[in-house]
Amino acid sequence: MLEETFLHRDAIPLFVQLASKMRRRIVTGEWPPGHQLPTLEQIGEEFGVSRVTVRQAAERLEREGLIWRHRGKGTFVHDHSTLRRNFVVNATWRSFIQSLEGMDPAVLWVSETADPLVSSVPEGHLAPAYRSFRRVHCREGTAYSVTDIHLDDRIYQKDPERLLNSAILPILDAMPEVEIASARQEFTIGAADYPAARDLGTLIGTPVGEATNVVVDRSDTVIYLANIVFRGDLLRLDIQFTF
Amino acid sequence: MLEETFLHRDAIPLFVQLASKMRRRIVTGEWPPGHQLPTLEQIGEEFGVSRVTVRQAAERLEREGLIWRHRGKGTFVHDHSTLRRNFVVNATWRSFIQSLEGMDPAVLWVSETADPLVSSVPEGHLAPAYRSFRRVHCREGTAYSVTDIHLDDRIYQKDPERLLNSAILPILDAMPEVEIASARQEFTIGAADYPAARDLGTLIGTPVGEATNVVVDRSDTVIYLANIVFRGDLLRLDIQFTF
DNA sequence: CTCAATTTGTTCGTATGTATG
DNA sequence: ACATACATACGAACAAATTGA
Repeated sequence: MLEETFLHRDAIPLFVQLASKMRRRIVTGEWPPGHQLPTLEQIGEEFGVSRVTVRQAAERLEREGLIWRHRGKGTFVHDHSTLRRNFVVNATWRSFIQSLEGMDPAVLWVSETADPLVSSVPEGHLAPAYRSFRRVHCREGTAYSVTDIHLDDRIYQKDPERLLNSAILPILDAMPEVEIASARQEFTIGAADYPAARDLGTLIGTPVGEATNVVVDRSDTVIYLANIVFRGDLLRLDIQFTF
Repeated sequence: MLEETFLHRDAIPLFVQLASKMRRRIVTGEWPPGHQLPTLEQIGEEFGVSRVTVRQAAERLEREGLIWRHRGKGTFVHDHSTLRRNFVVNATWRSFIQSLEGMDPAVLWVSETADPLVSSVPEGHLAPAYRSFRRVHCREGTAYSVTDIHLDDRIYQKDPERLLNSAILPILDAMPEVEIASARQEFTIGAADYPAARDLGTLIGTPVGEATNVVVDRSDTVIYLANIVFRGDLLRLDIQFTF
């Protein structure tokens, strides 16, 4: 469950899938601008593909203008950071909580240990320990998103049963001892890898939305961190402009 | 420019590209639930591929649960597409206008005639004629979105030069005689087809955001309608929750 | 009921593309 | 760069299910 194969032969060529994984590392900043990528051999070993396949993926990313390669030097992330476009929009916490009401989460796995699987967060500081689990959210029987959740273990212990099997944010919202200071959702666009496609009942390479959800309490602690993958074909974002 | 080939052999199998086109027609409601699709031959002729290739695309969409097929009867859109999830968020018109300031649009083509290329809109009624054009929006030399714009021709005639070569909405916003009643942007997720990939300098099948932008004036006329394709790797949506 | 037309499913041969060692 | 195995795409022919005359 933790060491999964993310690539799988199904219609989408392996090197295209690999390019998606590498693209995601670049756009999320895991491989920041100017960063030197691991060697082709190392990348190939990590994803279980041959060196030629990695080379094809790199060629693709170079054609997209995300990286540049040079014989004998290596492969580097292009300095594209200035041109990324950030849209900022607002939603009321209340309406967001309400939209989660109809949810029907199914737990796929729970980390046995309460180790903090989270490494870094852009804002706030980490809780001493997190409880981590992956769930699929359904609506009328159809999987619609898969979520990797990291919940402050002190909060998890308050009501493990309910927190594991219901939408979490409405529960947090209702807990009098939890005081939410800020919450945001960062949304990017991607393609389904093998585990996501499997859990969502869709196919590799189909469009997905990828969101990171961060909730910070009044003591500046990250109490909830979630990485969500949405089925692109079941999602519509309606931005209403106010005057 | 109007009869373009949307599929092109480049890494992503043709039947996967075709499935994307068909998926989009289903999720946008162009092919509504229960609707019978054209025959495999007709679809193949429209997109310039063989019947076997269309069949493979249909097989893919059936595996995704979007359609069902039956010998001798035909292919139909599955009914359960009603469970699409709509997120509604807000953004101020002012901040949206401001975010368009740094834009540097380049015109790719303009429709010679002022025919209304728009067929249907969900709200408001159509203007007597539209001026249509396709533009690429750049930032520091890199294409980041391509837009098909349909602008009320009466407005276009007021200042053709400027409206063709600058961001339109700030101009509309500043026109005293134009009174905007409502504006919204509908955002979905997809994969780049051949024309989009070509104009955006990316590759077929890379993730893109697809938006429809509708502006209605006080007389309930759709004065501006735009279909936008964003490069997924250059786009981030930041949803801030307010309490 | 039979027949023909329609529509999808299956198979074959060939050429090209993908993935590995 | 090469050899091998498998997938993609095409055209064409044929099989099977459905509909309506």
